[in-house]
Amino acid sequence: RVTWNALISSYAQNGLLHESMQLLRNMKHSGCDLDVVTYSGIISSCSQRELSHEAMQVFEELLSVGLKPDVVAIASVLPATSGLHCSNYCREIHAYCFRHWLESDRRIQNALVSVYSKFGLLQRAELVFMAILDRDVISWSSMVMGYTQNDYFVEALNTFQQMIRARTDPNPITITSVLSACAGISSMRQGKELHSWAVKNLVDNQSFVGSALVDMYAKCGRLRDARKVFDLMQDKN
RNA sequence: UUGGUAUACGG
Repeated sequence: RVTWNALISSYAQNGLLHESMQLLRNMKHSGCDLDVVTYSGIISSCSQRELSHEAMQVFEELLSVGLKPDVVAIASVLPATSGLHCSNYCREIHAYCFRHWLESDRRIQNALVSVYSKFGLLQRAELVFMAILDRDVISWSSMVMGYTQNDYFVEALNTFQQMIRARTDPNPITITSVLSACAGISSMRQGKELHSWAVKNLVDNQSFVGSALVDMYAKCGRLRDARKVFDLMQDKN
């Protein structure tokens, strides 16, 4: 079974989804019992490729054969609920987590913060976020991103400050969200600080950081600075 | 040698 699972996952991870589905059928025919790991691997691959529909289908199949979804299956299917705009399904899963004592797993909490934010259910995102005991960079980034996505730019910047005070190091993804917030309220001062951070941490020429910087300067009305960043960008896409 | 959460800008 482990061999089957390894094979199926690696096919799925390399984008050979149909092949991995075929393997799944072969596995069933060979009389091998599928376990939750088999399903979780496929769900996670579908989700990462934004194949929400497929992710959801495999999740439903997992349930229909009477297996208990684990942390990985749940954390992976949550993004698919947002891709399919099924906020009710998301809340059902959240309720399931409470019934099965999974609601305090940080990986699930992080996914919930992000997914509730995408649904615009910011209060729910905040509740989940506040309940996280040991917030990691992803917890903080998800909350900052949630505020930014919903145009709560000041809250995004405040949360970022809290993150720094909590001595959690931001990563380039955090920075792009905060830059979006700066762009949203045309806050050059904080934007420039973030630019310095990016230069110091050698991520200023990563294309998605560069794009966020260009956007920030442009929305602050600093077209010349935007142009300067643009010209220095290494791999423009 | 099996699965793990957040991903910028524009359209």
